[in-house]
Amino acid sequence: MPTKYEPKQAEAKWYPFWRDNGYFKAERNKGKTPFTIVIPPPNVTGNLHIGHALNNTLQDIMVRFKRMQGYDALWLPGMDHAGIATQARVEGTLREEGITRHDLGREKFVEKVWEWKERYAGIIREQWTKMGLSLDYSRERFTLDEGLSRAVREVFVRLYEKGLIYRGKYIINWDPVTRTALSDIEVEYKDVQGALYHLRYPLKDGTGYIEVATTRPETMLGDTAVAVHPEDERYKDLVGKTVVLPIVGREIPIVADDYVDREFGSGAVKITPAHDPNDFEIGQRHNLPQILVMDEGGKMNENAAGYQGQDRFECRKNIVRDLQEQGVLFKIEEHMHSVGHSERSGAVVEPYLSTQWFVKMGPLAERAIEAQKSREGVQFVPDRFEKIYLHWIENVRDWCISRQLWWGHRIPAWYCEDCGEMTVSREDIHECPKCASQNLKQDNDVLDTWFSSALWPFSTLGWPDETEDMKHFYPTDVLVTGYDIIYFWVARMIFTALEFTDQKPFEHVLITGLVRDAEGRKMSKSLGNGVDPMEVIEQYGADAMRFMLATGCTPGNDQRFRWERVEAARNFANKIWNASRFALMNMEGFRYEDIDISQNLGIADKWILHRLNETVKDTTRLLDSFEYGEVGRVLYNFVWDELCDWYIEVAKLPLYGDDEAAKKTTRSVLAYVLDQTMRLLHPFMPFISEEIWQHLPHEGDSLIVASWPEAKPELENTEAVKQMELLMGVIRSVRNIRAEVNVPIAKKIELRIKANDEEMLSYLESGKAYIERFCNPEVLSIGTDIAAPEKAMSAVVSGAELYLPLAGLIDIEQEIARLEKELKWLNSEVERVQKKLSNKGFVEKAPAQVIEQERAKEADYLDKQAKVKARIQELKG
RNA sequence: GGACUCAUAGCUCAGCUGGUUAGAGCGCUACGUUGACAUCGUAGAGGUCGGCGGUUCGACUCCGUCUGAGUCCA
Repeated sequence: MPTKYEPKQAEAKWYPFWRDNGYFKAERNKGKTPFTIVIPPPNVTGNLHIGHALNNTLQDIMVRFKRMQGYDALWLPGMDHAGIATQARVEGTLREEGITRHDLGREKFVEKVWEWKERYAGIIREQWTKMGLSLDYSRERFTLDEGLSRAVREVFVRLYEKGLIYRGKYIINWDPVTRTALSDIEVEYKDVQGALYHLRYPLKDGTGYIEVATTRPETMLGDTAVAVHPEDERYKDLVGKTVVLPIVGREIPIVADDYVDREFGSGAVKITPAHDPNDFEIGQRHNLPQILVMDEGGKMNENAAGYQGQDRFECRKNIVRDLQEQGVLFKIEEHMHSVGHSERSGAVVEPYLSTQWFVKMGPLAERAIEAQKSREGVQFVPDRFEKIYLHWIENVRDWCISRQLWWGHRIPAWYCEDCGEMTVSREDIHECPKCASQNLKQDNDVLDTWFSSALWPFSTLGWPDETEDMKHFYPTDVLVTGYDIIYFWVARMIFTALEFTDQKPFEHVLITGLVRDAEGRKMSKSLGNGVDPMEVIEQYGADAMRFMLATGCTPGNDQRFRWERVEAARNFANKIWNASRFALMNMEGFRYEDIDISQNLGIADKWILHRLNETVKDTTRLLDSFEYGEVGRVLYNFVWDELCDWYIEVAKLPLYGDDEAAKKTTRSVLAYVLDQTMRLLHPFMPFISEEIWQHLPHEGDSLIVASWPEAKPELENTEAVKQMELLMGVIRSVRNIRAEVNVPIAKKIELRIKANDEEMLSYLESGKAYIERFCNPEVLSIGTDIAAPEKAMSAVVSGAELYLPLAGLIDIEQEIARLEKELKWLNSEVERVQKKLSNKGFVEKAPAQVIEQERAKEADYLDKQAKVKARIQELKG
């Protein structure tokens, strides 16, 4: 074995081994409890980023853990067609060739996108491989594949038939750059420094003006009314009168509506029903005409008087100038306001009157709320995200699901060119059911990508068919995703699942934070601060990256990516490697059948087995409660601080000695502990653990399907812990003193240890070999009646006192100072504990166990205090 | 405006349902190539857990409030 762990070799070897032996494939074994996760399908737009790496690592940890525990574990992979994003990318490549999608036509263009999809799907699978994900590729799905498309149609038609999908002319969020409608949550609001323009609209009867204010003056071209509050005394007499719209010359009414805020601006507002959601509603109430003044690209249209053809922002400048010249615009104020931007293109979103398809959310939301509140709800981890979800679903508005794109699920609605009938159908139709005309045209729009993602947990398992997979694996157990898509995805999966499967789609939702850059900034293409997970794996190995990501955060919180942390994880892997290497070098010819940890155990053997047992308990408990950061710490400390720093060091004694029985015991313990430790590490670090496990004496073909360790009561041994702690205390004290007076370990010293009592004495006696090994004494005397030498360094540990008569090396004054510092600390501890114990409230109310602990501490501190005090006296005397 | 998160060692962060001598990694100091590992070992320095108030026998942990940083929603 090489002295360093080589990730690349292990990774190249084990992934194909696992995959090709079918270990990733769920059995659909009715005798086993299923454990199901469906992967959040990455977009086929490009490479996976470090956020995917985090998200996927956590899922792989769960699945590997459950698989080892004997569950029928399924982790179902798949990808998302990502409508706008993918179409935009492909259009981008076309642009480089100087053509547009319109040059190609719909069919050809969609073919191009499929080619793109195939290419990126391959890249993504390669990246999953590199990360070591145990995905069941036999069940891989794509949101646009045949089965899922069928599910989408089924859902669409059923909702339509239930009256929960409708088509209508409403104000929606329009992205003039990608020329499509957006849903509410695809709009990002940003505070922008703009202006409030104050206008005076003249009354038709020539008796004066009415003042209105707007942040978008170009929309005045589409004004069809001015509204005031019905109880506003200032305008009481004006309601019902007519104003003449400047520039356009249109005569428009002054109407009264409750919506108007009397406090804002002049208390009168211009109404543009085709370009503002609130104005739209007022317009409906007052039967106002809806006049669109822009086209789909954000340019002014034929209704825009002389501004036709101008871009909306250019028009704004010109119209401001013109209105100023006419004296209509009399004041411009600076004004901070929130402006919607397209989440995809970044364009300023235009509220735009348009015919679109919508999902009526009321009944669906109601059911979701009811389910969540009835304790049958989805468990959010951490639970604070439940509130965020509930707040959204309680205030949700109808969902605009049509998109003016070509890449996606085309809306299954056909219009008869002859009789005008619209037909919604599961199957493609070629004849109008009303007039039998063959002159049909399918709706041009496609569905919002999230419409298909919303069905992901069950559509991937075969729904709407009652497949065996659906019966066995649904509902799923855990969904892992970021807080940024709770509304987009999590919420929508929940209400669609309830509607169509009568069950929640998953038991738990584990919410992760974002992986930010080292400075805490969001990773983004424009900043160029993204970290490529493949780069991390290339440099440090997949296991190091996985360990770092999984243990670097608490659920729901962001984490910063720091290379030092990857390096630390890599060093940990190397530590594991070398500990195993040591064991294996001393295990020549030792077989699995030779392992016997039932007899002849020494203190350290019992101790490490006890500690392993505790680690098994902790790891299992923490994995079950999604506390991966804590698991990481538990395993790191066990391996590094206990197994490597102590057990292996101690094990060298028998291994390099010639007591064959002791040697066999030590080998057994090492083999056993390492075997179990590799199992515990496997979900986090699958490659190195498998590599080592295969070298170790083992039973079975692969660690990936080895059984998960279980705590064994017979390995508990608190006595051994006490003994080991005494010995470690002694050894640490001696090392400390050696460092203090600069006596290297190689130099022999005299060591006298005075045990408090017979019990401590027996502990020390049975650990004498350890003390000799680590303290390198020339003379070692242990007893209950050891006399303190006159000139010596000393230390107290719980249960014993030690002296190092280091002739000639001791500066008495310095030693007194050192002990006095120690005494000072002990005094304060004694004071603290005694204060607590003399507090009546504490003794009366605290649990007995806590009081017991405090009493034990008091005794220990008092003992040490007395000894240190006495020692100082001796030295002074 | 509403909701939430964060504030703990020089830096980045843990600390689960209140009882620990408040931890880790990196960095820092001194020493060290003893037959797993310098991607290492040994020892050490470094924190009044953001401020104030409250609940409690007991608060880093619970509640209120203020300050600062950030996120989501309107």
